Amino acid sequence: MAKEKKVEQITDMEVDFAQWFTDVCKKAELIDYSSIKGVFVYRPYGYAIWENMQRILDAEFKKCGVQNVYMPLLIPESLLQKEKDHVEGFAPECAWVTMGGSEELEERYCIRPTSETLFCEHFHNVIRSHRDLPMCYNQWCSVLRWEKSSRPFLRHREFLWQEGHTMHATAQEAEAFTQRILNLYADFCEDVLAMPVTRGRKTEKEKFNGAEATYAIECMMHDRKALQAGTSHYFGDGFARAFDITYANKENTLVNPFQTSWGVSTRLIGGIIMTHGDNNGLVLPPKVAPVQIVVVPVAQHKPGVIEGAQALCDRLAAAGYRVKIDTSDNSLGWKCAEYEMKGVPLRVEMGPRDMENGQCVMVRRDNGEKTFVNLSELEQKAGELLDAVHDGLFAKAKKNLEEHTYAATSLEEAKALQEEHGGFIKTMWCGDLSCELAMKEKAGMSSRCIPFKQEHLSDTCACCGKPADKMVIWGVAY
RNA sequence: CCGGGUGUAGCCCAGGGGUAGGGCGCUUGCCUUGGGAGCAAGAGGCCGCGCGUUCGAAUCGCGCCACUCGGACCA
Repeated sequence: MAKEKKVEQITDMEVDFAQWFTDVCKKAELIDYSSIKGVFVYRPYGYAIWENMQRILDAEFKKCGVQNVYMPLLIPESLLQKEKDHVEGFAPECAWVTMGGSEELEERYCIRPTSETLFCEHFHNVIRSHRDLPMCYNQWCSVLRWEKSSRPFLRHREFLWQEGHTMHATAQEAEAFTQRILNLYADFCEDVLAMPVTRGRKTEKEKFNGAEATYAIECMMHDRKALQAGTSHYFGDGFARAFDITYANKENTLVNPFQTSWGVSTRLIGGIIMTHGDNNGLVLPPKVAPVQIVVVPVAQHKPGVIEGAQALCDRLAAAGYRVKIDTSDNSLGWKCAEYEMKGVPLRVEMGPRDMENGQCVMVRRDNGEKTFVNLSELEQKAGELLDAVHDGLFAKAKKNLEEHTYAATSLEEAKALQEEHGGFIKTMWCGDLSCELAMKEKAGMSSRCIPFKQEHLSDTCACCGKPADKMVIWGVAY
């Protein structure tokens, strides 16, 4: 079937990818701009995607023994300053509250850019015994970072996220928990969002301020730029020492616990858009789509059609699908284009001919494939096709990732590959910061991660030629 | 934060010191429905905000704000 352009309002991604992205965010009614730069309104359709992510992730966190809490919005400056690396990292983008009513405050309060310090203060107060550990908390909230440039979903000044903070008796347990969460994130991206990820460790330069180790999942967008989709940090006992968090172990000695923190944000929605979207608009992975199936009556003025379509809708809803029916006066073409633009994974058409034949037509959003479905197997086929859409999206994204990951043995080669193809360039690296800076300076790429799945590409660092045993993935990042 | 572009109806845009324009959308009615139909009537505006210049500013000047593209920064 010919794939002609149906929605003129959306710029083709080949013409201008950034404009395409903005068009999709606005036309699919995910987001609206507010009067403050970088601060966005999440519209119902966009927020519903986040709610679905929250529901699924929250259940997974709880399987790991995590409890939800809610911390204050404001951080006193003195509290923020207790961990030196941490404050250095965040101070440049903090927003401050300096007035209470008409009175100047004695101490200014930072609006949380992240809540490590608040959690640490609380952990200091409540952790007493080894019996209190592990203590695994999470909060769903928004944070504020005064970014200089902003884009919907990808970089907000205020954004929604979850931040998990856990305390453990041993370094091994904390380190294992850090990786467990990273894998949870990776599985979520792949199995729920149909976004293939690369798992790895961040370099010293790229790791979280105050962490001993930062692990991340990196995704490749349609324009072959990299998106950091989630991070999980191992803190050792650094914060515990800085905040004097201690507990009495079994030998009745006061010792510091070991800590983790981890988060994903509404940036994942940006990832979905740029991983699965096409020139007709958004394409949503079925497991988080606010509407999984839209029922469209065809020639709905003819007797019985609306009733027939409504019956389909009712059956699908009863089977547990998120389904909606559109009986508005808009033309069939309008409805098809509208739900394509909004990324609804499956469209079910019901018209007079279908009524006669005891069937309906199911159309996949990812590839436009139409299937005639006998009404006796409606629910089953809907499920199969939604699964097929998920698998189709994942396969397409995986292909993009694999086809645009290249190996290089020199900086020049890496630069040439990036300029010609974009994507991920993997090279060996000696571990020196100067080489990382050189790659940024000369090839415009930052290190994305040191993948867990290492390969031996050569014996020497692509930048300086010294012996190297680590493989790094480089890319242009959002 | 630096450089380029843009702000006029919900959206896209024309105009250019003297009564505010078009297309799409919206409302109402008729008609129509297997890929954004058609006809008719209607509603909708401090021309981004502020300060200047002027008899008079949407239009000229200055400042600010926002959006956008590129760069720097990005926990």
